[in-house]
Amino acid sequence: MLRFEILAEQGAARRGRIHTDHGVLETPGFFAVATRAALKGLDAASARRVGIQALICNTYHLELMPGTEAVAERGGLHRFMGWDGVAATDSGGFQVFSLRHGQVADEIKGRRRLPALAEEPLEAVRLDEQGADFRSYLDGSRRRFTPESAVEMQRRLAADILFCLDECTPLHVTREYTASATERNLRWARRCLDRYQELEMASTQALYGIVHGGIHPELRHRSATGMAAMLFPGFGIGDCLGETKQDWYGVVDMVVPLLPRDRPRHLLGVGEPDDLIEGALRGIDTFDCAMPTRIARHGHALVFGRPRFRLDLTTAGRAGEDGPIEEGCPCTACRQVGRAYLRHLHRAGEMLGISLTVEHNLCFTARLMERIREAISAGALEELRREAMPVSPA
RNA sequence: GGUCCCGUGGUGCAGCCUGGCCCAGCACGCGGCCCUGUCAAGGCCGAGAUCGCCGGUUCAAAUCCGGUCGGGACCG
Repeated sequence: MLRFEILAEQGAARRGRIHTDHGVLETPGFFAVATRAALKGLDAASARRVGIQALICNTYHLELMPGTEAVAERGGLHRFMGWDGVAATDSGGFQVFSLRHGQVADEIKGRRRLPALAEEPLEAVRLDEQGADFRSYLDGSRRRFTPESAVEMQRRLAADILFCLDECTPLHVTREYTASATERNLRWARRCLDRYQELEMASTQALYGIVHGGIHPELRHRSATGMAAMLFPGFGIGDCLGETKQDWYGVVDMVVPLLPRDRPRHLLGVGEPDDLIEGALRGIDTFDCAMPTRIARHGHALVFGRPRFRLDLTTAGRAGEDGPIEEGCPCTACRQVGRAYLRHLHRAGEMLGISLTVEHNLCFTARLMERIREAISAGALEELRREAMPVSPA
């Protein structure tokens, strides 16, 4: 059973706690991404040790492998993967629409435009009112997700928090397309909620509705009020958030006031350090983001004082500089080894380099969340924002 | 003394027999950029070689011929 309490507020920002059957997530809080029931490159206990309180896994990926039934037979995600903290499952909506051909994820993020998408944005996924047909990226087999089946799958996974199946619209589609998707997502949310209630899942799991509407204020308004009218224990803000940070600031600024104050708000897929602060300032309670773990695998450590908060470990230390990634960081790497060693590990392709860097980036993110929470209690979130301002490339 | 292999960017190789599609390809390395509900321990871009050297044949040679230098194998 999810219970949300607010401990302190500063403007739109609030500090609180999400209580679940598997412990507490302090908010503003961060879900580390464990798509296939694994933090890539790091064991869950190590993540916990550096302050990670919650993981988010992916229904789409787990349904394809090993199957949500298989996870259920092992007692659900927590027991299956040996995680005793808070766990969430994303519905897989994002994957259904991003894993077809090419890099539609880029398109949803506005990173590039696929001309072929302009008229028929999602042709490789057969989408109808009932649900979505797609091909497994693993074996090409045909699969079908419906709002109801997505809830059932997530019931089997048995995470503390689950999300409604939704369609994510790319940035460069017509307003009309996004409008009709927004309406359909509202209908799908209703169906998810109905199934969730029929199955009497509320005592153990919390279903979040996801606000859509792309970058269109009227559609966001429509979606937010529509979602808020349904009895979801929490809400996500998803869909295409635009091309720039200013775009999503605007979306969040207008959506948050429309959502019930007493329920948690989760901003899907956002998580650069400055984003976490900006989101918290705007009343976001939880975040999830693959970036910290992903860039770690590619040799980048999160730090303050570097452009985009990234230190390229494959080059850092080349000029003889050594020392920990970040002075005072309690992660294993910062306590035990220097940049020169990490540089060597990444260049040599040693997986230890990945593990240590993933741990550091999660530690960095968890510590930043802690600073955000303390700042809210102290009414000093604006100061933290100034302090942690991004550095422009020299 | 004789026979035979090899010599191509930083490294390892491909191309050579059947000359032109090679101002030379691949891998790794190197440099830069990228990664925000993870098909991502990944992706994109770039720098870098007058093909050991000299000469010849030819419209045209990394590719054929002669010589030469260097490395290696084997036979005596």
